[in-house]
Amino acid sequence: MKTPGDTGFAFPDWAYKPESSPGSRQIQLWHFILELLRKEEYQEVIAWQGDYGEFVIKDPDEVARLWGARKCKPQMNYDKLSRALRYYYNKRILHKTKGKRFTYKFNFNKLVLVNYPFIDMGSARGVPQSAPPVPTGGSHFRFPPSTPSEVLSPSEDLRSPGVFSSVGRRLARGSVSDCSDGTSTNSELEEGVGVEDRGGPGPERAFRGLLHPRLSHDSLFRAYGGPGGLGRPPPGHRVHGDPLSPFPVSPLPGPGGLLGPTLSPALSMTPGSHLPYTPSPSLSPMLGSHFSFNPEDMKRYLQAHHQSVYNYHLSPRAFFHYPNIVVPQPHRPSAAPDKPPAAHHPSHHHAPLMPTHSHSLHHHQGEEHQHPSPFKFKLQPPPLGRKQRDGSASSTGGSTSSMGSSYAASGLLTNSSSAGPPKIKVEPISDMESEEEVEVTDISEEEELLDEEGDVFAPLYPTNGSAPSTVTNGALGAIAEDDLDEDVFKTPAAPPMGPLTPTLLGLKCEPAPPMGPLTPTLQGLKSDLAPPISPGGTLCIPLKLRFKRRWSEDQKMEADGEREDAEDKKVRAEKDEAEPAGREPENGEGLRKSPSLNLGCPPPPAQRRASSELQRATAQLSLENHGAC
DNA sequence: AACGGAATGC
DNA sequence: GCATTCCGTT
Repeated sequence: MKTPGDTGFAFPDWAYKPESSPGSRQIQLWHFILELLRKEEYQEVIAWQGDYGEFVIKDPDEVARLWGARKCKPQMNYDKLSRALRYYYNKRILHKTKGKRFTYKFNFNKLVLVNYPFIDMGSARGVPQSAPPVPTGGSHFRFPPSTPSEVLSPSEDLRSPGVFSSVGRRLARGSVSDCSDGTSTNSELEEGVGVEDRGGPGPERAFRGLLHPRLSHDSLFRAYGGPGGLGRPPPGHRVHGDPLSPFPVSPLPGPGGLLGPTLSPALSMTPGSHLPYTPSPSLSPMLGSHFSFNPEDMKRYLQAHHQSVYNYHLSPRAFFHYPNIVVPQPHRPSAAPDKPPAAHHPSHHHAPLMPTHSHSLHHHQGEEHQHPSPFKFKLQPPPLGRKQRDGSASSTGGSTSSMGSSYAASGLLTNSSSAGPPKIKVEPISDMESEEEVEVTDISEEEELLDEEGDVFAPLYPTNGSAPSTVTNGALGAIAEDDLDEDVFKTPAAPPMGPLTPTLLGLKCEPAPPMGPLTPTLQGLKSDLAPPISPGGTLCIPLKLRFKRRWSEDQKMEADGEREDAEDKKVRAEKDEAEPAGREPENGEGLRKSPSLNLGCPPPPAQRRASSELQRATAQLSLENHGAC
């Protein structure tokens, strides 16, 4: 809904709203928080701490004051500010770190996102070179947001002179300021260098290797000026790794990189699990101060390149569909030496990516594939709409509708009631732990599965055949996760998918069950799900079953791995309730798939180009933010 | 401290 | 749509 239909797909609102949303030109609180976090000068006030994405407000009053200044709301106080932060819970932008005062955590997964193809975990690149700084085990965030530069546009980088540097810097700097300050964007320059020191290079690198989003973060982040890095890269010197991006190396081998599309980082991976290193907050993806997503640009971009669409599928959820995508063993290969995984978090969750150990819980899936997925991607359930309450009637129109149409398309889901769009959003979820509990454990039964997941999927995949096309680009898609309900993914115009782009193919993204001609690759992927697929692409097994299996698998994994977002679960639960069966099972969260690097399709030049453009646009947008009070 | 409903403003 | 403000509850 929100997004214009032209392209067909939409991202969650917040995903793109950078600092300002169309309607409101003002900076959003989460952006502001990120700004503060990236500035050294505010370390005493607010700082990254703990898990990836976790930050603590050391001086609530000061933060409130700063925020008030920025918004020209002198009466602002922590109580009010915190209320605003709480609203993010449902949006899944943030969640509270329980037990720690003034500590919140960004859901970068969702935010960022997106599509990272995967990253070869196995390969060298993926390997983290440096240990992750993350001290605390991360609990949930798995994904480092990355930004592969290459992806975007190898050729033209943002970095290129004008764009990046100037933009990045600007962005970086001015933001925090208060009204007076804020307006002036330029103030300190420090950013380039110092700004993100905290994080240190370590994490970034690590990440980079992992993901390679097409548009994703990269674009986003870059725009913002990466962590200190933005400025740095001289135009000429671009390494693949791209300084800006958090990822040290790009996964892609060349420009094209491995995967064209990407997965979404959003998936939640448990930090421990997939990443050898966790991203440190400091480095965090968000380094750039602002994230901005320009919807318009995105759209264009996407439109231009269908691929993007495909990417969408790549998103975690998408993976679901493409079971085949396997990541080459993600075991953290290198990780071992440096960092003992244990370090991360012994705690429950690190879901072991390793296939090897996965419990044998799932028998079902056996056939599906051998590797359970190294990565887990947790699909997130659509965020609940806040309005459950009133919504009863209203149903939060947006969400529902969108889902129905878009998601349904994929066919996967929708068997049952494609017609009626289910409404997903039930309520907000908060991050609770309950999540896990809530989760259904037994997936075994079909129905159950269906119910729960159904919602999720539905949203994800459009029922209509065009599904594949619909997707959005991964990056966003990831983001979208949360909001699926809302409109995250709109159905796109669905480009007729006819020919998949190489990228896609490579990626194996293709989801739609009903697809016509799949490429071998795709088929292969599918096979994952469906055991009995005929070469022709025909699936012998009913979707449902397949899903179930998958679901089961996921669940297991999750169980192990853990709860990522409690919220998600909650959401699901809610959904269930809200929507009874009709949907297909899916797991929003549960699924985690591992993407594999196999894809080898180089992205089409055009695409890249587009991305670069996008990035630029994004950057510009971000610049716009600061207005005076 | 944290949560979240409700009303309200922009 | 995104807070801001108020406020009762946990």
